[in-house]
Formats: sequence, C-alpha cells, structure tokens
Amino acid sequence: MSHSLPVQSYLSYSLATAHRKVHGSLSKRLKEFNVQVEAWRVMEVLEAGNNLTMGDLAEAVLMNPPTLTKLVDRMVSDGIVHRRMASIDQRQVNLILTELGKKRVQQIREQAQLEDDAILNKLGSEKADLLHRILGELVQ
Amino acid sequence: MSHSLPVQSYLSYSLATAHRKVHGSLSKRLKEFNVQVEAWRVMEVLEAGNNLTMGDLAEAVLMNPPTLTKLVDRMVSDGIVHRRMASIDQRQVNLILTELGKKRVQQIREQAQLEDDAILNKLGSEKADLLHRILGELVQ
DNA sequence: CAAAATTAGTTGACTTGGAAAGGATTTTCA
DNA sequence: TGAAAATCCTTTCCAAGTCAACTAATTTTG
Repeated sequence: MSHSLPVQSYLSYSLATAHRKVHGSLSKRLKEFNVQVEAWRVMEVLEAGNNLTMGDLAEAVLMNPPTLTKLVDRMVSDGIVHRRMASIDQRQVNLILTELGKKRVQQIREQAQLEDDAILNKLGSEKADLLHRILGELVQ
Repeated sequence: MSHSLPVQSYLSYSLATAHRKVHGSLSKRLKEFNVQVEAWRVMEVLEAGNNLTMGDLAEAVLMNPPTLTKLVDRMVSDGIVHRRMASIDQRQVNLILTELGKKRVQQIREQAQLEDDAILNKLGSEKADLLHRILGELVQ
C-alpha cells in the first residue's frame, strides 16, 4: 500500500501532502456552494471589516495580484462583492461585500470550521495547537 | 504591517501559508534548471528504482492523473524520461529515467536539500522533526 | 467463452494561473 | 513645479490544471 519513497523525507513534501489533503477536502466542501477556497478567504477578510487594497488582500488570501483580479471579476459577476475606488488614492481598489456575500459567508464558514474540526479530532487539540504554532513560526 | 485576520485562526490557512512559502521558494530554486517541483519529485521516485504505474506515481507526486500525463509529455520531450508499456498489463505505463534525467536529479536534489535545510535552520531540528511527525500523522 | 463491467491512461474542451507589459495615478526630487 | 520614477491594479498572452469523455486492455460473470 504505502511505498517508501525518498521524497517523503523532505519537509517540503510533507507540507505539500498535508496541504493537498486539507485543501482538497475543504475545496470539495465549498464546491457545494460554488465557491472557491480563496473566494471564501476574501469574504472572511471583508466581513471582518478589514478594508484592504487589492495588493494587501492578495497577500492575505495567498494569491498573486493578477489571479486575485480575475477571482474578483467572477465574484462581482456572481453578486458576492463589488469594487470601489479608494478615495485616498485613486489607483487603489477596495471591495465591498454585498448582502448576498454576507449571507454566503455565514454558511460557508460552517463548512470551513468542520474541516478544521476534522484536523483537530485527528491530531488532538494539543498537537493541533503545536502544529499551528510551528507553522506560524515557519512563515515569519 | 501584519493585520489580524480571521482566516489566520484556521489550520487550513496556516498550512496553505507555509506550503505557499516553501513551495514558492523551492520552485524558484528549481526554475534555474527549468524544472518544476513536481517534475523533480517524479525524478526522485524513478531514481530510487520504484517502478510505479502512472496512477500510483500520480498519487506519490501529489498530482491528478491527467496533469501527470501532461507533465510526463513535457519531460519526454525534454529527454528526461521515456515511457514503456508494462509487460504484466498492457494498459499500464512505466517511466524510465534517461541518463540526462539521472544527471539532472543529482544537481536538483542539492537545491531541494538547501530548501529543507533553510526550514531546519529556522525551526531547529527538534521542532522541524516534530512538524514532520505531526504532518505525517495528519495525512494518514 | 463471450458480453458486460471495470480499470489504466490519455485526450479534448474549458477554466484557472502566472509572468511580463500596460495604463493610470501618485510621489519624488532637481 | 514638472519631468522622472514609483506604485497600484489590470490586461494580455501563454502555460498548466481540471472535469468528463474516450480508447484500449483486462477482469468479471452469466
């Protein structure tokens, strides 16, 4: 069943494996709502009231700016968000979550939470916490 | 500088962040050799002598089968591998690493090792080891 | 044994992602 | 102040990924 592969010894591989599993599972959950994982993250950031520029938002949701632009295009045409030019700097763009978007994010958050709970159940809260902390340290 | 974002509390987000950072950095290193991270993994698996089917290989290198097929097409045209029909089952395909491929994987492995070493230096061997173990448990 | 079902891999149509260039605005500085 | 440089986001063009359908080979089963 499980082979012994040389790549398995790499931390980069372990990370990729774990990420793929979790992301895939979360992605499947959100597909029921026709929502991409990254779109959910955008909604969460907006719903929390963070008024970010596209650039900062891209960083926050782990995307490259051109990719975010295209995702936002889709979200606009789906009626989830709309764009507004920032008054302080007309090059900047801010996003506003629509009422539909606000409704959606509530439902979707449940699914995302379930996904995280699954990890918590698998590892136990202590190891899950430790994982969270070590990953945080890694990305600093 | 660093905002407090609601998504940050999700383990799925921490994993995505860490993976993005490490994968991006590794990808940049391998770009010097015109090699994709996944292509390197394919080479490692082959070089270790594992004679897998395309399906099993896809799983091992964390790709979907159609994506692997296309990657292998490129690797074939780059002279890194070639395909061979399996004798036991003519539907199956095995890959053979060419001499060029064998040469390449040696050089590339150094870079990949450097990337892992960077993580090790950042976390210390104890935490790095712990991370490896927890991730392993998560994907079981 | 032969038809039906399953399995392995690929192909094709479509969507998404990425690097580099482009237009618009703002900032810098001589 | 105004020309040059920098910044922000988007666009464009091309590469890579995904889903579903397809071909070929093998296995199952009536």
